[in-house]
Amino acid sequence: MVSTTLTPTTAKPSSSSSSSPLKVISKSLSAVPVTSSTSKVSQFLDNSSDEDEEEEEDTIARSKLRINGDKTKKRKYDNITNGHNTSSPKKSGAEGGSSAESRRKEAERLFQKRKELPFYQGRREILEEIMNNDTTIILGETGCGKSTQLPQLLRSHPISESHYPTKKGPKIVITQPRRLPAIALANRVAAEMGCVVGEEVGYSVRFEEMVSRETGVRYCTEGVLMRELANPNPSTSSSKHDQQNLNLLLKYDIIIIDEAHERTLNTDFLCGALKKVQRIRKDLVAKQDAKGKGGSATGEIRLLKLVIMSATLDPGKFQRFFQTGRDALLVKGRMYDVLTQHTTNPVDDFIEAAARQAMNIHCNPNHDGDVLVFMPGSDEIENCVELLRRAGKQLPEGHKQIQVLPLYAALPPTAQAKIFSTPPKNTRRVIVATNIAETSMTIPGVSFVVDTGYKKEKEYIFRRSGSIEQLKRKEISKAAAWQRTGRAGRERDGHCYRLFSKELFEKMPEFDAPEVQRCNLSSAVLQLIAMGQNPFEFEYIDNPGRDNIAAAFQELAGLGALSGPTEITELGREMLKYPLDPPHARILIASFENGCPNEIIDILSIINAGGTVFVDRPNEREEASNARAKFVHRDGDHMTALKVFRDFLEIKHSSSGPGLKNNKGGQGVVGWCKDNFVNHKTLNQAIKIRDQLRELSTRYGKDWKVSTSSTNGDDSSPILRSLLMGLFMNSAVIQADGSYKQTAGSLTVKIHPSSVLMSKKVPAILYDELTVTSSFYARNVSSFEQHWLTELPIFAKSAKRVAVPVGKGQL
DNA sequence: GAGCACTGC
Repeated sequence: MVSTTLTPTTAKPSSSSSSSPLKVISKSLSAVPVTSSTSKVSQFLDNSSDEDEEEEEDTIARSKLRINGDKTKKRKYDNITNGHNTSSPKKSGAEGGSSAESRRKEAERLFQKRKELPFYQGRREILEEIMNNDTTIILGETGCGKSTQLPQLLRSHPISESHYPTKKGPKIVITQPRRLPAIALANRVAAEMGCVVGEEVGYSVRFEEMVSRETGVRYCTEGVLMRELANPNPSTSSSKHDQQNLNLLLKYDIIIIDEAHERTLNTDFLCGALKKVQRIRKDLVAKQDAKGKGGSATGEIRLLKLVIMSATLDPGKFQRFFQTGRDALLVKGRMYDVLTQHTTNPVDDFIEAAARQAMNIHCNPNHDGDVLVFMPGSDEIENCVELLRRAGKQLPEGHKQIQVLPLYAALPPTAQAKIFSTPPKNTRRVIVATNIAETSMTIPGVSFVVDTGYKKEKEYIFRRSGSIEQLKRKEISKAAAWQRTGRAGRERDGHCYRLFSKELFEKMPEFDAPEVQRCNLSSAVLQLIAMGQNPFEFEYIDNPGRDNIAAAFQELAGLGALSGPTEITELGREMLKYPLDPPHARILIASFENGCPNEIIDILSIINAGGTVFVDRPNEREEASNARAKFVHRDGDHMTALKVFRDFLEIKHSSSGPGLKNNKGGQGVVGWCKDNFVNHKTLNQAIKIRDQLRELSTRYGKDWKVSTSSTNGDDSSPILRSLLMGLFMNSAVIQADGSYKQTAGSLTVKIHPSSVLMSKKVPAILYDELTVTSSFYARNVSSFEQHWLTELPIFAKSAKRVAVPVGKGQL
């Protein structure tokens, strides 16, 4: 085998050459004296005795990916962003030394580590900056401890206490893009503070909440806070602003947006909405103070402080948006050096090149540590794994062996869990992963990264006749390349091999386009309108573009959620009550009227579970199709999925006795799923969603138990009619030649071969999504009766179409 | 008769 030629590079993250002003705080680790243990929990919370370790200014100088690593000492830190290493929240308080005394001792032990964190060392300057300003932008490098330390310091450091004199201290919310880190961080911080999760420190994520009246620090997902803004809990919504209809979140004093650089849909909408909330609260406090003749902020409404925490990228964007007029604070992290190399020439077969590079690393006797290979998708991963396993078998006896592991989201949990098990002796692991390993999962033991430079991304083509989706292989951005590179330097010095040339790297975009510019905005736009905000005039960090907003408007208007550019209908408000996309929420509401919420909730739960109902196993296609045959419903994929789900639930119930939780019962379901090629993971997730939808229905006075089977026997038409109420844009009717033509557009669409309706001729179809590959394929398809279309409000009174508003200026 | 990145309420 000819090895790929790689040349070392001195390239560095773009931020180091950025012209944005940065204030660097926290000095090098090696210079920090580690003081002896304190004996009381209360002393953990710091006092002014830190004059002798005053922070000093520093500059960034990175010749490689060098982020203030201490090269001489090997330090391993608890992985707090990985849910796999964290015990379940229920357990953490209930077992394993739950006494106050043991918690105190644990907190004491953890304090020794906390003190070494760069963020902790820079605490005085950070806190003063936050206290003196409305909004603070903090750039925290990986491993600096920002997410764990800031909330604690804000709660109890004297600098903060002097600004929040009430004995309870400021109430803090800190958002995370993902669930697991939110939960893991709450657990970690509770342990550091010596308390039980749900008391002083808690979390709220979908399906799980651990908070109480005492909770002063609440970790939550961005989506939870977004929902709170748009759809405040009626019992606590006294804080709603009269004119704006905006929940002012008065119970919180400080809101921290963490991982803001990820620029999820919710990051952007939260930043915009919170900026506005902050301004309104400031005005109200001013009025309040005027009335109270200059009395201090002891009134009902208090100021809101915002802290935006991000990786060290492009601070200028946030600075401009929040108009802070000040430097962003840069807190150095704790990363090891990663030597980065590019290929001299473009690679023609990146799968083979990656496998070869991994074997080269493996065969170098000086190379220690596991290898992480980034691939665009599961197909490429399986091919690469195959190549590597074959190569592994040819290693001479006595040579260090390799263990090759694929990693992507669609993999069953047991296969994913292998990443966290220790490999056999004298074996190097080679993990071949999608960008799930870029942010969502941290793999221990990695010191080599092989980066193909590709990812897959869903692209939407917005059309008045419904959107079309396309999953495309794309080049990554420079920021993503650095993120991947960093994965080699979490535990020791590492090495990153990029399978693309330096020239190509230079041509890559600096950052990924933020989600607002490439995702369907209908859900977020509806939430904005519910908050009384005009989406065309909303302050965006990056503008989503007129067309994207207009497409969302059109979808919402079609669903009957809007009566004007900033006016939400009763129906629209109803739709916001459920954690569903607008079309799905519309389907649920229709089901209450059509007498089939029981079935529709199950169907929507499956659709939203984020996986396929059936699984494929290589070389078992015939068995799979035979197994599936017994679930097939003539009306299509939705009814078929419902049948699978109902059978699954029955097996699950019968194999675990009432009130008994034995493992044998669980295996019964697992065995059934395996025999029937059914996706266990998807259906278990569907159960959670179903339970939440049922609970919400009940809360809003709807009877979810109503079912068509109880009234109409086997008639599925109420169910299909309900589906059509949300998916009428996604419908097509059969033509003379047997092809299907869109009702809202002019495309000819085919039924995807994975559908049970493939090769069946039905008069009309509706579908969940339209994807374009070799043709336009409708996926997840059901049949319906064509004349139902004429009964739809949108077609019945088409003369009275809701006009899509014309934005003023701005866009 | 095709081919599926990743999150979240």
